[in-house]
Amino acid sequence: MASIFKEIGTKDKEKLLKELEATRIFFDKNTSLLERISKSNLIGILEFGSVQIVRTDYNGNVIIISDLREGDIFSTKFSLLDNAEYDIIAKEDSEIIFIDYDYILNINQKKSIYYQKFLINFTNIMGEMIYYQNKRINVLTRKTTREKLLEYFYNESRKRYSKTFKLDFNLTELAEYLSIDRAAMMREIKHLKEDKIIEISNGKVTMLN
Amino acid sequence: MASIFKEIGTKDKEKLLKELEATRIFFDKNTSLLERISKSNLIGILEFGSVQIVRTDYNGNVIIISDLREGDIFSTKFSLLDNAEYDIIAKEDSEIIFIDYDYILNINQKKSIYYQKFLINFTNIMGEMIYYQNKRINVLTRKTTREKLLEYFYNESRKRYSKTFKLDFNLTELAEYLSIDRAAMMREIKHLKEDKIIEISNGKVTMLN
DNA sequence: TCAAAAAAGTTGCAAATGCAACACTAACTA
DNA sequence: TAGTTAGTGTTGCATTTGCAACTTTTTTGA
Repeated sequence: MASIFKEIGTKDKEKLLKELEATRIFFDKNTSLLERISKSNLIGILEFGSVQIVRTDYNGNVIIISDLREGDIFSTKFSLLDNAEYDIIAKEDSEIIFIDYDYILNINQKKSIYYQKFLINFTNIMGEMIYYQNKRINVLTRKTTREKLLEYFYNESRKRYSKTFKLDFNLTELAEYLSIDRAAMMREIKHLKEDKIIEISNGKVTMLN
Repeated sequence: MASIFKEIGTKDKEKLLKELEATRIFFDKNTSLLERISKSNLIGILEFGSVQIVRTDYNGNVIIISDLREGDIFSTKFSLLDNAEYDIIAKEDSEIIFIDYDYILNINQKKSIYYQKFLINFTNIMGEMIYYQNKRINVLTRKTTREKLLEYFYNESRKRYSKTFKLDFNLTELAEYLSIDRAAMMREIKHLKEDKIIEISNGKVTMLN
């Protein structure tokens, strides 16, 4: 698991953030980030809390595009925020560090060791983002509700090295994340239970067999 | 449009590639790359030709995961190639430069200006990859065949600054890219024509109104 | 602590989708 | 250039899905 401040001490981290002219902003639970930040070219680093990039289309359908937790990063430039359907919502009280993307790559002036580490970490995290987006695409391109659910569950199970795991989402959000109708998803979950492929209750899933 | 060799001259490019111990491999049209490369941690840069990362599931369904053209890059590590359903296919005669990812980020030894430019270009391209994956997710999370088609067509139209454009795919591939049944897609395209929303023939699409 | 809101769970039904099986046309290649 | 393969276009039908409209349960916060 890559971290953007990996191998950078607390003091160096603060020095670095000053050099990069980073700003920290606190967001209350259930508020939109978009009213308070520029959409142009920022990198956001989630210090604590959780944040979702969501799309609400013309008929009120909500889709979770990204689900971000402590340590995750996102880019305003690459997240389609110019699309009016998109919004970023703090799901909990959250603090986010914002850095201008152009500052990050302005290598010439900054030669400190911690800056070089930061740059390596940053690139590694971008690689990880690409990896998780590929995982997401791998789920979304499954044709049926059942296949989407199973692919998602298998991924979670593998990620946590356990047949039993707690879902990151409630079931309403899970449907929004998998881009399927909630009622249809509930129906399919019932079938998966009946077929003894999974157990699920109180947000805890167990893969059987 | 970011390019990984942007602002790096031909001679510097060759010097750089030697420093990074890059290898060039030529692939014949319609052959798999996987038999001839390591899946572990390579970056591939498409010098010429075109390549697709495809997934074929247990019932023979083919999905195009990525469609790569000249100048595009991909990573073996982040492309789920450990998943047996995945393959990389050269769609045309192609030449690909492979660089070990770990060499790219090994900043300390390399201080040349063209190396620094390369690193900036590399990071910018990764950002662009995240952007295009978000676009793809934005299409795949549309619920209906019609919405997927229209979202895809609008994106293409905007990308080319024109209401009329040539498709990157043939129609069979388009269905594989959008992860929908080809017959259902043909039916919906017919409806879109009847409703005078698009015109389409010989791989050329025109957005009406 | 209790009223309101959010989430879970269910069902009927219409519409959309996938599948299979075609015919036809265009594009390759021996 | 003839034969084969790949791509386009179409249809009927069974299945899946989304939608709307509910009830019940759980969570939240005034």
